[in-house]
Amino acid sequence: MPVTTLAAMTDSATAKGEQTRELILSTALRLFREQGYGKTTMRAIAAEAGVSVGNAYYYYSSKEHLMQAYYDHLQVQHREAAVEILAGEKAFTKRLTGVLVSWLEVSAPYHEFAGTFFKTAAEPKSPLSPFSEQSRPAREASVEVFRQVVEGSDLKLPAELRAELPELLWLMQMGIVLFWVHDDSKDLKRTRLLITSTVPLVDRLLRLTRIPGVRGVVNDLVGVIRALKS
Amino acid sequence: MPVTTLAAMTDSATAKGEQTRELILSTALRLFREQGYGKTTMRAIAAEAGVSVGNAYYYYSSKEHLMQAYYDHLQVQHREAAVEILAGEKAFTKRLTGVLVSWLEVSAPYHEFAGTFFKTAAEPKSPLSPFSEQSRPAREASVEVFRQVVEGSDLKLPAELRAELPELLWLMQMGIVLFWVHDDSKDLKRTRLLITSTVPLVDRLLRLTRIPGVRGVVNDLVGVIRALKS
DNA sequence: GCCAGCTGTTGAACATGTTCAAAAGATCGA
DNA sequence: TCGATCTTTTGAACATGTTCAACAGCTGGC
Repeated sequence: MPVTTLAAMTDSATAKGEQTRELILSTALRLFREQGYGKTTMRAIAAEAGVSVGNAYYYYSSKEHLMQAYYDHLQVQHREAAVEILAGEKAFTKRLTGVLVSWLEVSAPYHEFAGTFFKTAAEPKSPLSPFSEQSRPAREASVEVFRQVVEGSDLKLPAELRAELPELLWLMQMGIVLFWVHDDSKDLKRTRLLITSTVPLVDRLLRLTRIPGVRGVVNDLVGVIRALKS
Repeated sequence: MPVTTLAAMTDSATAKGEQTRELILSTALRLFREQGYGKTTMRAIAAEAGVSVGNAYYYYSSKEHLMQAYYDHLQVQHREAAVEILAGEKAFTKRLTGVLVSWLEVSAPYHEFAGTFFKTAAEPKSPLSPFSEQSRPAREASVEVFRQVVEGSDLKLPAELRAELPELLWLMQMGIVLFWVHDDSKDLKRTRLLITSTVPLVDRLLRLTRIPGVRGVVNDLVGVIRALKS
């Protein structure tokens, strides 16, 4: 069985089968976009890509793994978009908003069928779950983006909170994604509203940590999070 | 096709087919518990219940609908447990903790396969999604429990926040459920820890709304929530 | 009693994700 | 070149959720 790597997905094909692998992936993504995840059959993907069904399974051990590949792909695109935004902005709210909105832009073409992917989020056994061990690399790469959002910003925070913040922001994004999946408003207006109105609130909330009473609560919250990460 | 009601599930069987309906449901739940959702086939359920496959589909239009029935069932049990707890307790933290923990107790026998149900949470099209129009009755019944948690308590809050709080607590429970689904610690220690350490924080956070700066943020948050409920 | 129509039941057929034993190709040392 | 071994490919077979046309049973009106 061929090795699956993030690199193999971004690099151009070199090894023999990599061409086939990419052909299958791109065909699958196109069909997913055109007719949705549910309507696209493995037989259709194979036929359209000009390979046998078994061959598709040789490279992707399940239909959901094709989703996983899409997710990784999206992740990479988002990172690239984020880098650009972060390069030109210092204010925390603008950095965070920019990063969140750019995720929306990158993912827009897949909005229709994305729900099918995120439905695995709650399935503990699935390696595709964003919380699973196996998606750790992708998750950490994603958290890293938020770490940069925080680090390059003008935000002043107690060190402990600052350390946990990237993961909390990642969690916030998971929440936004869940909202997005359900959002069928024109041009994703509702999700955009969620972002643009929530981010300033988060900012204000974070700055409130100067108030002793608030700070106590937040410190305890950080403690709880640490304890639960076990 | 027979009508599906919550009442029909708690009442004893009266109409002709209701016996069959309940037989199928109880058989399914038993098999789900014994061997998990995935391993249990519709054929097995039908065979075990002594009916044909088609007959099972006559009462439950899909395997997932059997899940839905389980969920409703669980909901009812939880409400009953909650009523008892709320009768004997005035303190907000104890009321909330009690209600959340009792959900854990009620759901414990189904922990193994519950993930399969909540995986539909992110699927917008599915009528089983907790956010869908079709699960509105169950959702509202569930929110109602949290409304009682708030109303019967010693908690003093600005009216607007108090009005939104039950739904926020419901959302909190959804988060806990998501955590629970992934929790494979002994006796659900981690989820219990999550509840017992988060509830006091929520309490303290709510009481902080007396501080003007905090109050402003919270008011705006309530505004955002209202706007997004549209 | 008996027909009409509704309710309940059946199992074979279908759709589709997945597996697998076999074959075909590629690679490389002798 | 030849054979061994590894990689890639194939398509038929399988498992299982779901559908459906047919049938059976019951009920109420005449």
